[in-house]
Amino acid sequence: MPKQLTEMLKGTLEGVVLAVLAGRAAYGYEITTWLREQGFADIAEGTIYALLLRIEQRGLVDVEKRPSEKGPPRKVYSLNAQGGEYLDEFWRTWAFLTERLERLRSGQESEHAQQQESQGRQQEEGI
Amino acid sequence: MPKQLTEMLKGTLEGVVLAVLAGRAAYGYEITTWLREQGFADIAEGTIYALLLRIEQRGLVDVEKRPSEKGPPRKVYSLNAQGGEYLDEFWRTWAFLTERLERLRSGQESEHAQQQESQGRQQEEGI
DNA sequence: AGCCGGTACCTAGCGTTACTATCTACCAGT
DNA sequence: ACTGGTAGATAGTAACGCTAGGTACCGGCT
Repeated sequence: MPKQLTEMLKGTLEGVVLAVLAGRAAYGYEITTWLREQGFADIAEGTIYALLLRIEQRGLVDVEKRPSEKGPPRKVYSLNAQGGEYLDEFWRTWAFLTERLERLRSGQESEHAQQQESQGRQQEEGI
Repeated sequence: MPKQLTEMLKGTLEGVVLAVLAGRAAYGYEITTWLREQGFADIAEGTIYALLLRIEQRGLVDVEKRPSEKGPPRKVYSLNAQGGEYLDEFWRTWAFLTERLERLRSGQESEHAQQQESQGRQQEEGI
């Protein structure tokens, strides 16, 4: 995994997991394998477990322990109300970032119109 | 600034600065104020200077010292070939992440079609 | 002269995050 | 008895952005 992705995942991986849990309740091992299927080839298992403990201690998820047919009991996480709000906030922040980045990327190919100073530019709200 | 953005910036801020430098040579103070105008309301000055030192030591940028009319001399950074490659890699990684996130977000509103296991799903290359 | 604000750069210490590596535990098949 | 898959946890490390300062140069004001 390129180091760039590792750094980019900081902050977003949490949102990813919360988004998964918004869709359906799940346990750590399940989430890890699902992420691998989604192309996040080698996200460390330990990372997910640590993340789940974090969001549990912050009260963003509810936990239920369920026995497994083939292994130790599972800790099934589900998003609660507070986690839902936090996830909404995450998506807003993510949208903010992607807008800025998209503008940067598209503004890079066509190089012009930037010597006329910073006037007349629509100034969106900052965060 | 929400803490979420702080974490998300890890990894991406570097790409942002490199992208700016790909457009035109610039110095730290200039980049900081420009970022503020772009909506990154309160990115710490120190963060930018530390970041510039980092990418300088990695050989991604060339540096030229130029006197300023109203202050200490400026350190003007410009992207070099190696930095260009690194920036390309950054955009690829960014595209990878945004694709996965976009899929997650849009898949959340319409909740269905995910109980039919992970077969027949086009498996894109992971990173 | 003294002071302040703007310009311009730098640094030490801190908190948060993901990764590495390793450990425990349960069960099925060989 | 051993291996492999399932399931969870943790100590230590590296990287990054932030906080909170500091230095230095210059012009205008009192």
